[in-house]
Amino acid sequence: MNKFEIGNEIKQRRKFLKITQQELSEIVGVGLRSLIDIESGKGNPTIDQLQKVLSVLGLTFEIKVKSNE
Amino acid sequence: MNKFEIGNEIKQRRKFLKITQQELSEIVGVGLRSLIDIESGKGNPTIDQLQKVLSVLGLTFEIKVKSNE
DNA sequence: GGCAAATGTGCAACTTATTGCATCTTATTG
DNA sequence: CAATAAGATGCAATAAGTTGCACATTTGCC
Repeated sequence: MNKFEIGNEIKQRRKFLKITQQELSEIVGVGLRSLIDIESGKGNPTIDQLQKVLSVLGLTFEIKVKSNE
Repeated sequence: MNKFEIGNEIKQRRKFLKITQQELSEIVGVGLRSLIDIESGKGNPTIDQLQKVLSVLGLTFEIKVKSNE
């Protein structure tokens, strides 16, 4: 799962919850600019940033042993 | 899954592969200091940093909808 | 089409992560 | 116990992420 896929997951989830980037950025406490970069896969956020966004969206991430894709 | 748990997963996997932090840092191309911080949960690495480490260790991460824990 | 909201971009200031080095504390092994 | 390797910490310089602002582009709705 790369940064673009991560961004897409977040964008999909946000749209599912019917909130705008601006609203989400305010709720999460992350700058709008950063959120935009995260969703579009252009940024390289820290884990804290990512976790805050995922948490508010009701998402979480897990580490797994890579199986034959 | 928080930063400490992430660090532990990485440390466990590294030990399973029987390599030292220094060896892993050289293989991954990440500074030893950063790797130490990641494993101990003290750092706040970027996704790129984390991805590089996970990739070399044969690990991957997925985003999921949070279910009732 | 036209308007308004939402999303994306360039830039600069500010904050924070990354890295290497020296040093210290813990294992580990003979 | 002694010696060596592995792991951890403080610090300073460098590299990179974060943010807000102004402005451009796209999207959605009437």
